Amino acid sequence: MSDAQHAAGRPHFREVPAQIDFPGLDARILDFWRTERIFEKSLTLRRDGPVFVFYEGPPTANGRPGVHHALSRVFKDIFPRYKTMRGFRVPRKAGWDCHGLPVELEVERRLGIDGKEQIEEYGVAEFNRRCRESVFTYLKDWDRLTERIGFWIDLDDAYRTLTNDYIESVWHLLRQIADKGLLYEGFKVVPYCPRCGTAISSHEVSQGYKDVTEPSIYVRFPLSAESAERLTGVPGTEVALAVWTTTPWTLVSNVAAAVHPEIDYALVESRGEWFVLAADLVETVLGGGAHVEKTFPGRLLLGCDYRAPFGFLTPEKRAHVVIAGDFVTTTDGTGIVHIAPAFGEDDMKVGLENGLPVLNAVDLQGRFIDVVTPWAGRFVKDADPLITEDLKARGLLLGVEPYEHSYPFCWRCDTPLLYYSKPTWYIRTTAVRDDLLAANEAVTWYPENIKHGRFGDWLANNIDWALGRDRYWGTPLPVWRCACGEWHCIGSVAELRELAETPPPDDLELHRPYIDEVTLRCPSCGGAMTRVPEVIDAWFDSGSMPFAQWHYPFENVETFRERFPADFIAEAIDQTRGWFYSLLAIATLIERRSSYKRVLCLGHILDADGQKMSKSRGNVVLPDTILDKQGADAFRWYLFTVSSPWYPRRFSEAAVDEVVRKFLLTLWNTYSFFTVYANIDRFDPSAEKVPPAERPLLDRWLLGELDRLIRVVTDGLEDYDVTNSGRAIQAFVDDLSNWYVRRSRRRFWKSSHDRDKLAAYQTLHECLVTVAKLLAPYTPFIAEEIYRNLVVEAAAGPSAGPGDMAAVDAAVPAGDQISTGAEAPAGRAAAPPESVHLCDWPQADPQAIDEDVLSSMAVARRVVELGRAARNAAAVKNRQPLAEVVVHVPATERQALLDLQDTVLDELNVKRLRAVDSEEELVGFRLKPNLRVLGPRLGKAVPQVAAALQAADARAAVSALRAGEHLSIGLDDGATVELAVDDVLVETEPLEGYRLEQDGGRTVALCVQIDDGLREEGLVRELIHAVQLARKNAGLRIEDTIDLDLDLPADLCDLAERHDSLIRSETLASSLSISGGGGRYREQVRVDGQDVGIGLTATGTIFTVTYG
RNA sequence: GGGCGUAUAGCUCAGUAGGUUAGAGCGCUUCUCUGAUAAGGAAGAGGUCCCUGGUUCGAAUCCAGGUACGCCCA
Repeated sequence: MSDAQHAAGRPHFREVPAQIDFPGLDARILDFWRTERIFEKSLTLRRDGPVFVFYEGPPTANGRPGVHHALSRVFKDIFPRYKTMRGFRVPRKAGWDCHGLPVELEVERRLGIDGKEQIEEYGVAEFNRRCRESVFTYLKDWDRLTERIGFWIDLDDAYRTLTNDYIESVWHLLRQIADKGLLYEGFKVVPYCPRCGTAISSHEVSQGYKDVTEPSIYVRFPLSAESAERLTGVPGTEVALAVWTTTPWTLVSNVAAAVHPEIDYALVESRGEWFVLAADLVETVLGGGAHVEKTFPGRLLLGCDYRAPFGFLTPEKRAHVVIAGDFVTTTDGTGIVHIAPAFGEDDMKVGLENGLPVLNAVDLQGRFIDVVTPWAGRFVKDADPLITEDLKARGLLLGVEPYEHSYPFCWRCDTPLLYYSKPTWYIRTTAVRDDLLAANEAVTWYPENIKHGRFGDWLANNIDWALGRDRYWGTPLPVWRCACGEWHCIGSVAELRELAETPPPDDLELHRPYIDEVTLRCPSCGGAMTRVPEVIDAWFDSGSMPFAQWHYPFENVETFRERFPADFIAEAIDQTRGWFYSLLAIATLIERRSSYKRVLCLGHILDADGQKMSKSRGNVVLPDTILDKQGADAFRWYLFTVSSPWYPRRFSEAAVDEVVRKFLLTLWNTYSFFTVYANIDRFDPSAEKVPPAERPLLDRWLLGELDRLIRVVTDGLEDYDVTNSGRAIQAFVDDLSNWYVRRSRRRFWKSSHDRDKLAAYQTLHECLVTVAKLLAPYTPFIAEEIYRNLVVEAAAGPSAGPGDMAAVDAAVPAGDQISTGAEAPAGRAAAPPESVHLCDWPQADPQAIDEDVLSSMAVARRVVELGRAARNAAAVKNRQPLAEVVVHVPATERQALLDLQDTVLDELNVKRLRAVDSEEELVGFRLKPNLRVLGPRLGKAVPQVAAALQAADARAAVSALRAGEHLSIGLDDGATVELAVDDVLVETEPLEGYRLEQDGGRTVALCVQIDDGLREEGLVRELIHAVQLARKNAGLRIEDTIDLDLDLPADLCDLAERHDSLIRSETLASSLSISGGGGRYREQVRVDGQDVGIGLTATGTIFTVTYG
């Protein structure tokens, strides 16, 4: 280093500080990507490559993006980036989900209106106009997050589910479904929000369940005299069915009572009254005093009739009878279930089966109709207490009991939902259930268990898709109906124009209310057809995106064909029955196969306490908090590596901090180290390569590890595993920094410029560049920084005259990798790709992996670890050299140990390594049974054997066993057990005079005796260390030279003189005096308990040529 | 209420044909190293492997039942 002649030339690298501001780095890289249009170039570069299809599941931009959105966006990003580097063309079209109830509710909130009546009053046209605006309220936030997190997707060409083109494609899909006879209007009981005035889809209902405690009531249904007599055999006895319900308001619409035909029921007398109820529930309902007269199976009750609890509605058919219902249980209630077909799915089913009438006393706003005079116009839930009072007054109330259950509320407006019989449009997905299951078979799920678990079960139990929504802001259901009963599903705008009675305007807006004004001529009766009022479930919109994003089939037929199905999609787990289902269902209905081949299901993000993040809890972490502080790479790396993507993650800033310190800073510092030293030495990356085979073992080890890493990461990403592959990169970087660089420091620092030093620079450079490429999909920012500085800028910079290391400057092939991308056959003439994201993915070269070297290093590192433990246990400072370390390793590792003994000696600061054949030279023994072997063989006799082994003469037994002899052990039952060497585990104890550590068949004994010579060496090192600290404190640069003046106690003076040259070369001191008092910078320290004065004056640097 | 998933150190997570002393990182304590590092090294404290029962010579691991949390469905 002090050789000034070697300092010629210019540095090749931009020197990077050890301190790094990651958000600042992000900004610079984003700017570079933007101005150089790197994303676009990554697409054009691969224009001839095979296509890898990614679908963006469209978010709604009417809310701010949160951490969970950042999560899915980085997982959506990493695989397309990886595939691009593998040579694929990966078009990435963004998308926005624009319709749906949440949008309407937000607008209602802003307008301060509430409910459908007020919307109509306000005007549907204006209301929908506001919805259209509202959808993109936070578009800028979304765009910003998307860019900031490094998610490369084409936002300028995003599909939007609200455009006429998109709607027309959706119509076309519905028309095909209708043509197959799978679109129908059905009458089913659906969860219904009386405030929003719409049926709620099952996806939506599930978001609103809450545990509530409500009064449940027990009611008397008095049997008719004939029925009572049939049961009791005694005329004139009054008997009542005991009926239980949690929804008293439905009693007004009661038509029947259901019993389970096989369950036992009891005729009971309690306090002078007679009841019928399930035998098992008598005591629960009536208490201990009840007298059971007799029991009988429920089927004997069938056909009994009773007096209706209310008479406001008159059934047009026979009603108020006991019917059979398989769904009846005795879990709670009375075992007799009140049936109101208008308000329950089971109720409707048994009602139809038994030919019962449907009574409905409730209007669409959830209020009692006029004939229910006492409570007309009142919201049914609010009427419950009044109804209870009324029943009580009429002697029909048996009891009231609070009941805790989960009840659905409207997920946005929080109104309790009613189950309500309503006509709605359905897609008969049950007709294609087998196709759905078959399509799912072809999908690869991550994690796998979703496929036949949650998702597969859902498909197997598929129910028809309730498509209609009685709302305003959505894709209008393209069904027109005539008074004559004829209906028709329109499949295109052209068809609409063709069938319209009066031609609609050219710029017809396909949303309500404009579309509603279009009337068609009925093909069957010639009358006017008007559109049904419903809009469709927004899930149908988003599930249509494979088709509708291209306005298929009206345009882009080829593009659609090329980009269907998707190779990969990723969303959070809650989409299993949302987007994952709607995509699959629509594609199956239309194409009979899935629209995605692979799907990654992400887990949710929870707060630091494992609680769901929600506004109401106030525990939401905004992505900006992390991005502004720790940067995008830290955020991404955390999400990728903390745990499997499908597990829920507890998220906190502190957790991200750990990632920064542990990984990013380690990488950064290694990179920074490289630039500093490579520039000092004017390392030229284009210099002729030292062939790997000729590099030192340490280099070959690292290159082998690098190749192994390439293999692991590639295999991992091919299997959509970012977690383990990411962790492998982290482990490599840790090795790179804390073993390779640390072990190589001397090589970088030494003054001579030989092939060893060149090899070290080349090895480190190659590894950093390759790691940058491997990291590019994970942490695209830091990867870009490292790559650009070490490759692009280094190549572009003035590659000054013959650098000392550039012995040969002819073009040298950089490698034999076949390039599918921008990397021209290397050589000085061909410029490298300007961005790491335009590079080809590194190829593993299995030839480069020398397993022997890798395992040798593993042995050496293990021995070093044991030696360090021994040294620490002995409390001998590392700076104090020791004479000897004695090592025993298995014979197979012996050569490895000897090959790397210099490394071991240097790490442990020991003079001599002695390898011994047998650990017996170092230890005493203890014996234990090898349970893995003896357990199956001896069973219960194992404890006896263990005891016998403990009592045996261990040393003798070990030599006998190792000589191949057997050990005989007598058992209590007189049998004898023969033990061979593999049947016994041998533990060891330390020997005197040495500090001993051992593990897994390896033993390291460190001699801790220190003679005068060793002591003196230790003192010199202490002294040098003190001077180095002083240099640092004085603010000198590594390459600065000094005059050194020491003020030493007498015994250290001799020492300093004897080791003058060592001290000077280590501290870059041109001169060393022991006068004391000299030096521009002065410091007092203590060495070995004595006062030492250090004075130093900077004299220059090891360079003679300065550069700017 | 049903289905799926999760439960291991204070925290974040590993842990497979069931095996002896259950690991790593972070945090904590002590010591140590260092002219790249916000680092590194060693030791220590810290565990009811959610609970109960079962299978087994032996269970974090397999089985059954429960509990808690999350998601999905009701």
